[in-house]
Amino acid sequence: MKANKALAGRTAAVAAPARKAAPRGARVVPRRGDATRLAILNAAERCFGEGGFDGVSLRTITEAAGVDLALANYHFGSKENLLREVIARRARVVHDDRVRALEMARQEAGTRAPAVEAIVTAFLEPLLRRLADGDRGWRYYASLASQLDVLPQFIALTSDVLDPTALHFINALRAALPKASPRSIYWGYMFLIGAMVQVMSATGRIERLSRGLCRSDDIEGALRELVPFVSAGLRALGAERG
Amino acid sequence: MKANKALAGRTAAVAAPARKAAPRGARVVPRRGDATRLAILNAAERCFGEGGFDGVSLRTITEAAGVDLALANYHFGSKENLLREVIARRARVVHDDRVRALEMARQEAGTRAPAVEAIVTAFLEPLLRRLADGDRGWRYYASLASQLDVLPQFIALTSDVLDPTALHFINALRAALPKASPRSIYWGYMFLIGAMVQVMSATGRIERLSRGLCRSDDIEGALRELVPFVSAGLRALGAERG
DNA sequence: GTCTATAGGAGGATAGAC
DNA sequence: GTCTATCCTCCTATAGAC
Repeated sequence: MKANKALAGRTAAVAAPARKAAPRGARVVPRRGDATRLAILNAAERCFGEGGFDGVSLRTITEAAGVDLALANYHFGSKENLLREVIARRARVVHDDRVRALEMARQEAGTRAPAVEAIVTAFLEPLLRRLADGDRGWRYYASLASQLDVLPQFIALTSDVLDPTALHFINALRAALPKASPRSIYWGYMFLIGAMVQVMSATGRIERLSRGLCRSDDIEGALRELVPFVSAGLRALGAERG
Repeated sequence: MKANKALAGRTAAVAAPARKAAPRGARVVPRRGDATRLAILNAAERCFGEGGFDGVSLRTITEAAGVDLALANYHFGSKENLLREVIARRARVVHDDRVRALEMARQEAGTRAPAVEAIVTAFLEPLLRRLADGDRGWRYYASLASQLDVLPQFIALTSDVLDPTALHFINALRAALPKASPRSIYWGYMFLIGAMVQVMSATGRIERLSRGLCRSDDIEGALRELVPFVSAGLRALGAERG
């Protein structure tokens, strides 16, 4: 990103318009060029995740995808918009899973609000389990999302996609922690994100600190610590005042 | 950062050697060029913090510093080494303060190990209070440090400076939480960092989510939530097993 | 949709005069 | 120590042939 000119709120023009929703009853038939589009998307995800948005060039990405440089701009319009689509593709999936998981927790809780642990688990598992089980793309996406989370210029770019999930879970936490002030809940949600990001970024720092005892890629192990940590932290916010 | 070539573990060659320690009894007298050096350091801190390492050019930095482009390489040898010195300058101060604060907590605790809250406070306050009170440089530094924390390539660059503090506090936590497994403590430390980074990065996300109820720059308010959150989280790690 | 070719500029780093 | 001038690489984006 050269300065921050390119990152205003407006949507970048896209040379190749996104696929329209299929007409009712019609089969979605792959067009010529879809494979290229997908290859660029996957390569971008990986390169951005490993090198950061500004640290990676479209040349590097298209080479990794095995396609011509010009095709990146043809299919995505701009580097910034490519980033946007990389994020949106995965974020949609995670959002839907999280909302579904929370819905299930609500049904299990019956008339009461679901417990904090259930809410926290519904938030964390959909992404973190995919990190453990899924294709490597999820790991690159998680690393990329971690980077965007702490860069001021990119918040506007990701918030359209991430804020609805956030507000959904903040509401659930509010119901589960009636004694906590709204202020506390908002901060608590941020801390939840922060702790999760440490697992998502998988920088290898914990290997270094623990001399190999803990491993960045041991998502199950991290999750076993993360859920109790965050749940107890949130409960403490509801306990101190009120 | 073009790919990751430049970021191997070796120390970059420096055209202008760092100031030697003053001989015993000698006064440190400012040389010509020290003002330039400092101006570059301050401008780099600000630019890196706002735009990220790869998002900002040496031209932007030297223009912000009001000095000639060539002086950046003269004084710091390379862009990467400039980053290194930006980080080291502040990290030294924070490390010393944290160790001192922990030492004080130990004295207050007498023969027992200091409580978790005291350890957490000794870790968080030295940096976060400076964010609230100090010159703006601390805010830029905090934002920069947040970015480096989640970028795999930069871990090697910062770990020399940050790992000693980490291990120091991990030991203290281990003494305060004898029932927690070492594994849990390492992860707990990561979560502590993650929650803190959310405050340090100050992206404005919490303003957006809370519609202005919480503010990124309200460090005191954040600290009031952060210490109980993290302390309760850490205690939970020590409680569940054993 | 895909390619070649290139515009048009910004990037880090340095040689050499002062 | 500071400045001018420049090297050479790399960048994003696009025009136009196929």
